[in-house]
Amino acid sequence: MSGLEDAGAAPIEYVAPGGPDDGPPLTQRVADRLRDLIVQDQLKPGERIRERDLADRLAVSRTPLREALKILATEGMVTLAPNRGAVVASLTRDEAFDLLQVLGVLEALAGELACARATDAEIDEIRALHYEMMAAYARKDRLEYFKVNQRIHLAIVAASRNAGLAETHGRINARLYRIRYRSNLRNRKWHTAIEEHQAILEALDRRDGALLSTVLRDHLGSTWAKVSETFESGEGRLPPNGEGE
Amino acid sequence: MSGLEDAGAAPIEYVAPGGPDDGPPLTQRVADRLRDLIVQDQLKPGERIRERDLADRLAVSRTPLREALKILATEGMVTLAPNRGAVVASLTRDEAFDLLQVLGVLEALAGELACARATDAEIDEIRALHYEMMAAYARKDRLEYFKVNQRIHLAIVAASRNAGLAETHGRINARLYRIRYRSNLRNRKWHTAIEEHQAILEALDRRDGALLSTVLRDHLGSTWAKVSETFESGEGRLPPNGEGE
DNA sequence: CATTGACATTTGGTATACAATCTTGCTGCT
DNA sequence: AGCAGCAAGATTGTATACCAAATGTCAATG
Repeated sequence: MSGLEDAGAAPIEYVAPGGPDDGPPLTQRVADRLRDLIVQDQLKPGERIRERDLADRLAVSRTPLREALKILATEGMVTLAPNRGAVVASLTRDEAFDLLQVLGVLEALAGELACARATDAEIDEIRALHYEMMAAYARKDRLEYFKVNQRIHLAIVAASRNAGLAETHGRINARLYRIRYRSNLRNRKWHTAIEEHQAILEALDRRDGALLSTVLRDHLGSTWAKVSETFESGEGRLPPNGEGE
Repeated sequence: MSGLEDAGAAPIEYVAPGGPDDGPPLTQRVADRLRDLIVQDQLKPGERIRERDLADRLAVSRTPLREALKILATEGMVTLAPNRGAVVASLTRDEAFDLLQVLGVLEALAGELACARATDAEIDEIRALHYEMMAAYARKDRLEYFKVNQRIHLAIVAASRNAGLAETHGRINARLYRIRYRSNLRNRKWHTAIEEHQAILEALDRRDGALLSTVLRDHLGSTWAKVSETFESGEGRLPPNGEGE
């Protein structure tokens, strides 16, 4: 869930400079790496992926790369066109809206459960994150704000203690990550998000599940308003060619 | 989304007896076939999958099979243990409960959207399915009942016109399919499900989104009651060995 | 009876081959 | 000049062979 801030830092580089064997299987590491590259916008929506190229750049053979691509395709991060390989997935305005709605009910459920099952320590930590976020807001540090914001929502989902929910939420969140990031950089209604987050913290504090549930869902609703602007302004629509911008 | 009724019909047989090239890529067909085998309980939870064996039985090489397994693992249908290959996923009682909760909110959203966006024709079709289901109930034909029941829920999700929602719902539904099927065969509170379905149809008929939403979510709640029984009776717990029963 | 260690299996990954298909660019025609 | 059609080259899909590392087995051993 790393940010986009270091986009362009390294060209692409290989997956694991390390030794011959370690940690998780190579396929998994390749998939993780690619997911990052996509989320960080180093692989741009619409961009075609040539297997041998990428395999070389990642310093792995075609086999694990192809397996990784199947995984990403299942996650919706890339699209597979038979005999024409993989393309980085791009979201239309409608698809983004649909996914945000789904994310909304998932977070609503997470909030409800979190109120019932979170430990006090977890709530304290979320409160801490909340203040960190306020600090970033005060400094107008949009990047930091965005990252802490993500961590808060993730923490709520984690506190729901529902692994299946967390997994599903994570999937959809990843698909939306990029456009939310971009929208975050330019949206003008920043303060409304702050107010909503205040409400989120309060509801959680009171362990008012029903309230937190609706607050979270509405929150994602206004997220849509912001993301939507981004689409209005012509971003995210993929040029016939495919190069992001 | 085929049923379990023909379990045991064919041993496993190959994927596509057909010609040299057709339709979708082999990997995809293999994944579909395996998903069916798992959902139909021909590959039982806990059962270990040996690549070469399965590849031979499906008459494909290891390559597409391995790719298919990555896909199924991403979908949660199998579990990948590094260096020990794939195992058909089995759900604990808690995992099933968690997933049912997620499915609940997804269907709730689907219901809400469906009330707003379904065409009259779609609602008519759902009503028709409802009566088909009643017919199966009258005949005490549990298999037919189950299948039509699934079709109804699927139709509601489809009527929501939210592709991302449909996809997510389908994934989770597939993971729960097997245990729901089993629970359906033996549950004793059949009539409550019927009453709930009556309510579902009414809410949809009135296009009362809020109502349909809560009815659907509660419906999945009582589904849990039934599925839960199955777990009580010792089913679904995987013996240390792994062979289902 | 627990440990150890050699041996067989199996998976993870690479390399290679080849057919089918897609792309691209050229040729020749109008 | 513009375009149809075709041929060469590139890319994907699938099959194989092979090897190293990890796991499982099982008998000999202390």
